[in-house]
Amino acid sequence: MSKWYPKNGRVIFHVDMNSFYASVEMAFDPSLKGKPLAIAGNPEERKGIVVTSSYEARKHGVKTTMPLWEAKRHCPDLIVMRPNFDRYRTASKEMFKILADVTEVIQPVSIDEGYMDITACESLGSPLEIADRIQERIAEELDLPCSIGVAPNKFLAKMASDMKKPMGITVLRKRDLSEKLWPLPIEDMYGVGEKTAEKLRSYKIETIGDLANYDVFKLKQLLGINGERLKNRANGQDNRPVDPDAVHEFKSIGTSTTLAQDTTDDMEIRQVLRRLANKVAARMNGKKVLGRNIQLMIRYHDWKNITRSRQLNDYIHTSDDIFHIASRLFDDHWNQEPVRLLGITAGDLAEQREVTQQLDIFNYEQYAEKENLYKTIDDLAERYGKNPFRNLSSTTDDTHKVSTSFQKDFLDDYKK
DNA sequence: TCTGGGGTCCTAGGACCC
DNA sequence: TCTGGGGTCCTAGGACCC
Repeated sequence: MSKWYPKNGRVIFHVDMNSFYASVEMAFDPSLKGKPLAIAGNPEERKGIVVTSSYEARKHGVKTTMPLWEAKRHCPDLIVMRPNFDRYRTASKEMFKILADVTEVIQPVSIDEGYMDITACESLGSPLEIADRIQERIAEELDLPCSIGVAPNKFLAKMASDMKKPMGITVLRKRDLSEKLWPLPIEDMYGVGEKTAEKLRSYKIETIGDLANYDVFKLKQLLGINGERLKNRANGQDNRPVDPDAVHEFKSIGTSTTLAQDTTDDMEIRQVLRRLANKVAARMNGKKVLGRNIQLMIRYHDWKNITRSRQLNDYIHTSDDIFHIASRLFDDHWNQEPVRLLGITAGDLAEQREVTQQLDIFNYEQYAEKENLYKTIDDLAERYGKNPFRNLSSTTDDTHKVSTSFQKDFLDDYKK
């Protein structure tokens, strides 16, 4: 077995579960094995699209996001199941536990895939031996198939895991690029979707190799900063680290729902918004975060989407607050046309305990008075050499917020 | 019988400040 | 009189991924 631990390079895995939801259902009920299976929503509620399908179904032309009626036309024997998300989450946790036996440097990117940095795992064997063991354990202990890409960075590992499915292990080194990566059509590249592929083709860029060798200035003109990045990736350059913390750093929490029928009924819309607000609030509380931005999304009958958002002075988290702001946004921006989908997303998130500390500072002046500390903003400015409140907005009760950068120093002092 | 739901990142314009 | 240039924040939309 070939040893491959470059002196000054990394060894990155991308582990990708194969048709995950369908495979979990097959592990749960082995009588489904070898049959064409699709996981899909309820067609009665206009949610009947294929989320995942087994390889047997794919052979008949069933594809992800295909409407169910079309999938059944391709594959009349198709077995259709509703998603059991709890089941998938459980399986996912077990899978990541197996990865965690190899290294702590794991970055989950979704329920069914993740990156690992095994550069420091030399004592555990060669990369191929490690990949083999992971794949074997996931297959034996969870009865689930996966593919693993082995490469010097995340982009190449991701492309590699896609090359052999199901149950593949693919090594993609820098020296393999011209043979293994460059011949692929441009739309197969991670980060190139329909629109970008269209633009690139208009420049006669048909393969990843064409992109790798194209003039960088022209690419930047065409695609902005992304043009340069894509070219670098096509040349096998990607220095993004595997970041185990990324998964905890949520930027937004949102939920949306397609209505069973388009509607203009105010009562119904209000009820839906209430439900969405409840769900967002529950998930925020579960993650112990507050939000300072609320965004409403409306999809109209003709699939035209609008988003309207409001940035707030204070962090919120209750269902009532979220509902009122979303409701207000709806009133201000709805064009009276039939609505197909509604969504609410909370953004500009912060952890509860950090904001609680910030709230303490609201009372700073009272506190300072009692303890006979620096009593005014000017006193603070003198002490810190600048006005610490310069970025602050005043709130309704005329107290003040302290900017985040300043917060830590100040709190340390405050606690003394 | 059209076309889900969860996210991230980027762009671009306008307001506002210095 | 008639005008710059940088920086940040906010808002809206779009591309992309699973």
